[in-house]
Amino acid sequence: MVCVATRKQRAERRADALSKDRIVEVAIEILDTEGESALTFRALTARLDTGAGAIYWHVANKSELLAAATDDVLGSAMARVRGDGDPRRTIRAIALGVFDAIDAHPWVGAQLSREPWQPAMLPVLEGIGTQLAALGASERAQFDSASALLSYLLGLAGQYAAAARLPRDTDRSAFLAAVATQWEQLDSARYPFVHRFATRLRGHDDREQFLAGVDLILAGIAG
Amino acid sequence: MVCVATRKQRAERRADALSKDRIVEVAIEILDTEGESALTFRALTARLDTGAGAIYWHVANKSELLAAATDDVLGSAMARVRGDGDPRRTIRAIALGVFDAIDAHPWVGAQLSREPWQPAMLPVLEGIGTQLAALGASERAQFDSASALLSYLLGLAGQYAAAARLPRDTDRSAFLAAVATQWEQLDSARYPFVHRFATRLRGHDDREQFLAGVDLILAGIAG
DNA sequence: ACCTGAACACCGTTCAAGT
DNA sequence: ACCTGAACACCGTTCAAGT
Repeated sequence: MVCVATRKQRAERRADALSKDRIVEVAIEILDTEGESALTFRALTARLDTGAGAIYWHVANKSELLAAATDDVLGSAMARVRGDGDPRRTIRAIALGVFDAIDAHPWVGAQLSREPWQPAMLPVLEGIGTQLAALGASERAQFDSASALLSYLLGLAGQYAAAARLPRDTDRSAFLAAVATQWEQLDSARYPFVHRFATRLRGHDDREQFLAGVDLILAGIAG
Repeated sequence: MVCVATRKQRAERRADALSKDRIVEVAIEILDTEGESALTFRALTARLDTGAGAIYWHVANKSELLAAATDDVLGSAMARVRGDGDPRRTIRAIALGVFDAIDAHPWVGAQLSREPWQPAMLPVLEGIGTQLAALGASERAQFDSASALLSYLLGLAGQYAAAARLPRDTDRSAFLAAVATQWEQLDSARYPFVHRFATRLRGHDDREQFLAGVDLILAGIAG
């Protein structure tokens, strides 16, 4: 404890200026280390050593803060994606970029599935669409395929976010194993497929599984 | 006002018994008429003329309540689906059943995207899987395709839920039009595809668009 | 066994007041 | 212009106490 004097009057103004970037940065830190539910304005003010009003001066509300954080993470993930001239491979690379970002930051998945039409998705959509056009797909097919791929990505996003909302010691594969166990106890006469699905769920590789879905959609595209 | 006498002592026990079914029923009413955000325990207690504890006697928590409500709506939607012997057509019918349920009750979309692995999804998964098997797809292809279709459905669910969370006077098509307008104002050199996408977004038919995505995935299935 | 309703432990957000 | 921090208007959930 450095400041000794009894502080009866209000604290003086902070020296290092606050900024939206700084706030977003700390928000990402909290989200990554302690999870979605730990990001509260109280946690932020404590970490930033300030008051709630100071944060609201830089950021309109929590939704904007989460959107900015998501834009940050997803934006830099998209910036890392390199096309290699092959449209299908590039689409896979974009999809994997989103996948890996969500895998590393499950709260991004929550935010995307809560607010799908946010700025962070623009580079993703643009990237996918450009490749679909390069593939020679018709305007209509470009629209349909881009929509389908987007929905697929968002669906996956939600699943990751859901797994991340569980108690912190259970990771995703442990969670899936628990789901599998539960499903295996269902009446197998009524749910034969779910039974088989559960068994496969146990051993599956998330990333591989995800790519298989992307390929399935890509395979359906004429052209 | 019927009861005139000054009520100083606590109200006597209610005559008509409470039950989980009754609670779920009222919850669905609130969700349908006033939206997701209107479902609070305070609203429920007011509508059921009881205390919070009474609800907790029948239902573990809000998450269970929402799961039960979702199970109800989706369950009866699935019960209405009739197969006609053609696997692909039946899968489309199942998917449309989910779509229509979400369209009519957007909060179902929110719940599904928040908790994808809930009981309500079992009949959906089982139905899809059964048809994929009938289609002669390999075990692996059944697993991949069912997963992809599920993720696609969940992605769509999230999008509907997001649109429903907006101020109540804006319906989904008005919302999409607003998104389109916003995207059309983007730098068209940087986002050429998003521009074209926005234009199509305006005139598109949700249901048709949804089916196009299902067909795209189905088309990719070998067999 | 079932219900009552006050109380608890949180939230996001606002705002008068300070520098 | 930027920040402080108490206060407001909510939540879901708990629990001692009633019938």
